[in-house]
Amino acid sequence: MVEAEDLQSLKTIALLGGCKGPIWLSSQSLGSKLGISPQTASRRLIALERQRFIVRSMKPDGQYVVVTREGEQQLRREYADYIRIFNPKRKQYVLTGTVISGLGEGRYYMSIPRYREQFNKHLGFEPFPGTLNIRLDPTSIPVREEIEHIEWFEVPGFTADDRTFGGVKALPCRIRDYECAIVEPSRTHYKTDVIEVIAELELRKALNLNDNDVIEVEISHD
Amino acid sequence: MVEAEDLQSLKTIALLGGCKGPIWLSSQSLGSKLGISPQTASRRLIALERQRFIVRSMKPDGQYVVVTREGEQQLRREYADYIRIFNPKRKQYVLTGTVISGLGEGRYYMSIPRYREQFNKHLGFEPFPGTLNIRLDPTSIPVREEIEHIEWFEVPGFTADDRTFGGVKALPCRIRDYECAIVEPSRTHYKTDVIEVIAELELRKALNLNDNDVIEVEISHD
DNA sequence: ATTACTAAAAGACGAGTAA
DNA sequence: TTTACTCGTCTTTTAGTAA
Repeated sequence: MVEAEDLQSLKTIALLGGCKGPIWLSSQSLGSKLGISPQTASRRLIALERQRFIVRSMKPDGQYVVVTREGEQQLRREYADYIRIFNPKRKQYVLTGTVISGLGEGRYYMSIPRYREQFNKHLGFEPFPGTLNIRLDPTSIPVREEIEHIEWFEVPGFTADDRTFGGVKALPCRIRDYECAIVEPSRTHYKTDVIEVIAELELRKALNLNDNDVIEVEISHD
Repeated sequence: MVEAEDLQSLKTIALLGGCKGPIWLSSQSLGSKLGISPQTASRRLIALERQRFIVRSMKPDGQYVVVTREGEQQLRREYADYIRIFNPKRKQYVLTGTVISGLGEGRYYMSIPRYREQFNKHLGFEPFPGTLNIRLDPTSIPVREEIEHIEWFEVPGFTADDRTFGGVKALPCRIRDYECAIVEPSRTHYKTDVIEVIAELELRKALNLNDNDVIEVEISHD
């Protein structure tokens, strides 16, 4: 959980344009905006930098500050909360695409028992050790980007047998009548038009799917 | 300026549905959501109540909490900030209405030098000691409510000559080619369909306006 | 189970200072 | 002017307790 004061500082930087590019900012200017002393403002900036929410480059007469992707994500989470408060219409997202073959990273994760246990805890079903890969239609790409910012379940990474396993996140969804979840690595969010879906059963068999079949994935989120 | 922690607590309550109606909430449940002790959560609730952002009704096994209009306004301000961050399209609001006569409260404020000085500082012009009153078209009422939540300049109240003068807020705007500002009292926001506009000159003369003339007020806000 | 007080511990704040 | 340290103070937090 990110500190409330840090979020406040981060938001202030973003309002100054810190998400779009580096902005000049002194401790004093930030401090006066926030009603705190330059010392405290300096401490806040250091804290934000430690959490990798901002990157700074010091100059003799101040510093240039830019919000990182991680910082922006944090702000977007907050933004999503406010949207939930004021736009309580239960929003329904639909992704469309075609079934494809191919080993995604998700399949690998699902082969590891520890991840399956964790997903069981969050999703309410122990997933089948494999994923259904779907290549999204171009029209679904913006939708995918949008759902990137709503609330995913997070399965933290861990170390075992001298190997590190990265964090994975999952978003509950539905394909026809089956409860499923979209899974992807937490960290590296390289843009791709492929999603990987898990379910209790092997979806390919349960839904009698073949490559190139058109399919709809529904996500409901309030 | 509202405390960052208080805002965080208020947001959490709102997410639980506290804007829509009373919700059951114990100090412990709020505390665990926020990662703080029940004691601190209790203090936060007391603080929010003192600031009139929530109203509570105590029950033996917890309390019912609801967010007040004032609290919701606070949250909306925050929401507006995030919209500014992520939807940087420079938004243009237009209010339409007709010129009317009549002493508004704004006119009274503009007769007091101290307010004029303060406005000068914020707006960049010393306003004419009078206001142009405009009765908004019904279609502009929702727009007016929307701009209520964006950033106004605040001129704090003060006491002089054994008399208290309330706070006033102002929103820069434009009428034709004149830089102006909408003014209204900070506190009491009774809904009304009349706005009062100040400018450096007497707008009525400068624009050659008469009662019932139709007029447009533009507000640009990014 | 609650709320909310008191008091001790922890942490944050800003003045002063050096670079 | 900056940043960012130390240090004394003050605030906030939590544990303990009563109602």
